[in-house]
Amino acid sequence: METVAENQNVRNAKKLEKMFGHIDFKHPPELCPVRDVMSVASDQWSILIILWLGYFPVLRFNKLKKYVYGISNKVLSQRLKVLEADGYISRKAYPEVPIRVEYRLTDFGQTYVEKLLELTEWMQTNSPKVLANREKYGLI
Amino acid sequence: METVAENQNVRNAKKLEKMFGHIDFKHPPELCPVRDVMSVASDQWSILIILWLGYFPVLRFNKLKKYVYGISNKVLSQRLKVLEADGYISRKAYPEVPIRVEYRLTDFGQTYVEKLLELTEWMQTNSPKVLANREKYGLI
DNA sequence: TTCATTTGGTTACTTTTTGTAACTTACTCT
DNA sequence: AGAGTAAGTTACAAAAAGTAACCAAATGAA
Repeated sequence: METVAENQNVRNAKKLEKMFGHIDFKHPPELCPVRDVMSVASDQWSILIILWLGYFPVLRFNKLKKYVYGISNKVLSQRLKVLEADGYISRKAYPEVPIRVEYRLTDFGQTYVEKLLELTEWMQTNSPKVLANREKYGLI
Repeated sequence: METVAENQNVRNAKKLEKMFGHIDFKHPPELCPVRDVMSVASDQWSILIILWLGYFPVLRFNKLKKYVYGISNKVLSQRLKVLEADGYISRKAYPEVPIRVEYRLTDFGQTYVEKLLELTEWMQTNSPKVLANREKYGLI
């Protein structure tokens, strides 16, 4: 791959290499764990599920469905499975009738929700700019 | 909506309210700018496009396509449009033949790429854990 | 002159992913 | 006997994404 130094001035290139050089989003997905892992963790439904489980330490399926407004049973169930497989959340089923299932963040999930919260705060702060821009763009 | 204090012990609830209370991911999408804006900005292709434009300050369509490995013309073109509409990137076309088009981050996009870089570093650090977990889960 | 090449897309068509809504299981309560 | 309940699953429809061919308009080569 061509380096940034070939396209930009050298001073800037050094800074960019320091910021980006060690991060591995630069490979095809099958060779790139970052892309692979991120595509699950930054999915829009995954984000909401994890945020809600950060807010309410324990949630059952139907509560999650209520809070993650708009999600379908099917997708919620799918996402919960992959989030569990990836280690963000845990699932505990109690063999009562009707069955009771509790979802919560793992310790690992807790570290992720902190990152997500930062991202979400950024979105909260900046969404007015984005909406204003979108509006303006629509008129052009 | 029910508050966290009704479900959890009060000490923890205060902390959670402080962290989450002011953030607005709790509404249906049509009422929730955060969900709306985030669904564009945290899309897997959007993330890669923005990261690459953080790394190479100027990129043309076909370079982007090469670097954002696996993206199709169609989706690249769509994403560039919405990212431009939302104010993250700018598009400048030079009426040469064949046409030359330059994409770069806006100042606003620059502030976002910094957030994304943090997220990406987290993914880089933690992807081994996720992959290991996934492996283990597969056996169960 | 005719033909291939170039960039930044678009278009038509196929495949995959999502959304919708009805259904299931197994036990309890009326 | 029939209704209700929690946590899903299933079949079918709709939307999104992937694929690959195509386009314009000029340049350079044959």
